[in-house]
Amino acid sequence: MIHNRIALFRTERGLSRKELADLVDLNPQTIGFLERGSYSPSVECALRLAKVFNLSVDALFSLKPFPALSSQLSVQKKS
Amino acid sequence: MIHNRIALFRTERGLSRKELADLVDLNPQTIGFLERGSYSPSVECALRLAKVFNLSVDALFSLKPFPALSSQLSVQKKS
DNA sequence: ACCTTTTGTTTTGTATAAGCAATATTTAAT
DNA sequence: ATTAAATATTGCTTATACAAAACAAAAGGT
Repeated sequence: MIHNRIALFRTERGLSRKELADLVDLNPQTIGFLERGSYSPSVECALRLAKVFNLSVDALFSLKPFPALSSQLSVQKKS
Repeated sequence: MIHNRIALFRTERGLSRKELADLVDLNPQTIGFLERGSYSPSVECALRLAKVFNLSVDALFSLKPFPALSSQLSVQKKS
């Protein structure tokens, strides 16, 4: 079982599935499938995706569930 | 087209295909196929391989050919 | 409002490639 | 030479990735 943050990073950058698909030379359907089901693409696809997001593969895909991004931000100081 | 350093790191650690296969829960044949042909496993496999080598996926797999490891070492000082 | 047109997402069906089991072959050691 | 260990080959099942079509949601025009 595999987890990914494709949807997160895609929407964060205001990209549609189609736009991302064009950037990584994949079909929009494949992006969609990737985002909704949890399935394991080839490393080749993973590397291309990581490239456009300027991230490591390990930051995009994981064997364990990702923590919420918000939990990784620094905590607000008390007023 | 994808490139990997599986054979390199496996032999460096004195592992047989079978031993590595057991560590990453794959078939020895799959390891062999991976090492000789250039083919693209699932990210799931890639992540498991990276884990046993304690490396990032990006250090194990690449879209571009890897430079020789020797070229990445520092140069011998002139005597 | 209604009807197009456009854009984005999902579903269905199919071809290709990943991954395995079993067998064959090679290599090493004694 | 014989055994054992490691690697390679063959055939098959399953899943990835695509093409095409269906569906959904906005945006424009009358």
